[in-house]
Amino acid sequence: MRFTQLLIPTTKETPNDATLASHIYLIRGGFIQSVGGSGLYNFLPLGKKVLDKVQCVVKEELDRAGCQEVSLSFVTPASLWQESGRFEKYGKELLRFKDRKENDFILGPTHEEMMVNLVRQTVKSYKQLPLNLYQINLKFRDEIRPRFGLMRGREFLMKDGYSFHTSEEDMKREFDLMEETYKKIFTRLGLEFRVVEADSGAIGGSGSKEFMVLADSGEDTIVVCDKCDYGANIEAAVRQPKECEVEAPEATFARFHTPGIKTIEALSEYFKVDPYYLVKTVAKRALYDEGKSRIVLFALRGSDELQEVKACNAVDANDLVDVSEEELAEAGLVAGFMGPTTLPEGITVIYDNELKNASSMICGANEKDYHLVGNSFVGIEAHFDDLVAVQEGDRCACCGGSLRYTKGIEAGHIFQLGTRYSEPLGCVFLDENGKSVPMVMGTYGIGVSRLLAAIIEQNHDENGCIWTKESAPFDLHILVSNIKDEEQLAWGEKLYAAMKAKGVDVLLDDRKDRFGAKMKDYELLGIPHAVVIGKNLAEGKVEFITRKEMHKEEVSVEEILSLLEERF
RNA sequence: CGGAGUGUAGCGCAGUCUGGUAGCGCACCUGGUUUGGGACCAGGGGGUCGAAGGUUCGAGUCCUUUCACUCCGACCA
Repeated sequence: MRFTQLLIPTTKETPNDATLASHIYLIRGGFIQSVGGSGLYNFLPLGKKVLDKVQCVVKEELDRAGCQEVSLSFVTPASLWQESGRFEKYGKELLRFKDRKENDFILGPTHEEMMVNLVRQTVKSYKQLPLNLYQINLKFRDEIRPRFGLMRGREFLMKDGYSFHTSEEDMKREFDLMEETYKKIFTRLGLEFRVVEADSGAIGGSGSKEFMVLADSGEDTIVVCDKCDYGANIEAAVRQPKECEVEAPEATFARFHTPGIKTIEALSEYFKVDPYYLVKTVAKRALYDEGKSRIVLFALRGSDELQEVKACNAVDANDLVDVSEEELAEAGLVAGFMGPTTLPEGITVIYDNELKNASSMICGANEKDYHLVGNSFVGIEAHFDDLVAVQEGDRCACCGGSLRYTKGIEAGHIFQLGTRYSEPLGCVFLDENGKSVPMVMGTYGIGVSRLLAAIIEQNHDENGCIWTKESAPFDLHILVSNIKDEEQLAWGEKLYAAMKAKGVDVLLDDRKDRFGAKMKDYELLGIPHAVVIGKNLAEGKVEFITRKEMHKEEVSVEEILSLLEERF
């Protein structure tokens, strides 16, 4: 393509709401255009080309792994979501609306229901299984706070795949195959990534893994081990039980006056004990279907932090929200002096697993200005669960190595679903014995538009994008320095025609602008290689540039064609 | 949902306190000069000043209402 014929509205100025490199360069390079600044974006020709390239890699690898592509309706009747129970449960991110006949509809944020519906209508026998169907289609999630450009938009392009099996084992086989397939996809796209254990979230189901593109700007915190290849999202990370070098304080059970001592820090100071021997009691309101809710207390060691997603799972709630002091008072609780023993009527408490063998613990007395010392939880009958957020320096549960945090962008997520959807939605098949059995499912997602942002987050410099080989909008960028110099132009045209004839996707910058402007745009657009035809043509030389290192190589005009032929 | 802020040309902003002809930079169009690191000169086009209502002879500016967007937070009792 010729630059003069392409719509590439590059700008010098940075949009004022953009802070992330990917956001800035995708806008400045004219890849995408913000729509009303509300997490919606138009893809301009260059952005669309990149999107297609990424999509193509995804499609090729999936097809190679035996998946079949379909395309599901974006607008979904609410009745399907009511059947699965998610119409209520999904929360405000689900955009609900009515058509002219007052029927309820939603814009699909994910398509389990729709795909299950498709399969239950067409698959009846074990002979038709297994099946892995996918689509690359729009999704809409009405995010609380869309930001960071394509990283967290409300409308986005996603590849979502669903597999259907006759047994758990077969589903696990497919799950492993998808893990391998995803690794191939991310590797081909030139990304540095890590596969980590994850929480299953609103999708439900058991085992799940996330594909994290490593980047400091990532929104997810992932826990990795220094020694082994353990990696997990902070929401799902586990560790060896923590130990404390300091001896437990000797104490028999007693009630202590602790006026105004409200925080773990103050308490630790007051009793001169390590926070390890204090009980942190966190109150949350757990929200359930049909507007039901209840106050729940979570008890953990004072040296630990509550991991909210784990806590939410422990009480099987849709969400956890904070509780105001007034609400606490109504429930008979006092902020700053709460504890898991001596509870008022109707309050449930969940203990962290690491309190199972704890004794000599200090906790709130549920009475203003009083704490209890010498508490023991050994052998008590109670609801124990994993509630703690793994911290840096904790011990790896697999090998004992030291755990540390790193940041990642969630680019892919695969789930073992089981019969979470097939059962309520009646997605069944007849087995060899003619018995009706629910299909076992897996589901697999890749954030395709987010991948564009992830690629740039990992591959950019202070001047712009650096696309990887398989994601680049063009293979080669030919820059004619001075279009009015007939010889330069003639060589540019000649190279352009020759490369096009070879099937290389090449961009010819034939604009009337000066050299500097064109060079800046080249760096901004970030096509992997460029040929500059300029001043040195008088000595029979042109320049071959590699974008990544901005490495410039002088080549004689006679040799440039053969050099390019080698490269492409 | 809580806090803060912003809505004026495609983008970035000034003008609002103290009411009186709608401005600047970038981008765009025309002509000319320039061509190795985002050029220069001259001319030009483009605005229901977020929306609705009110005060006034007169509102971008003052008052009321409303909508949208951005940023920070939504976590340890």
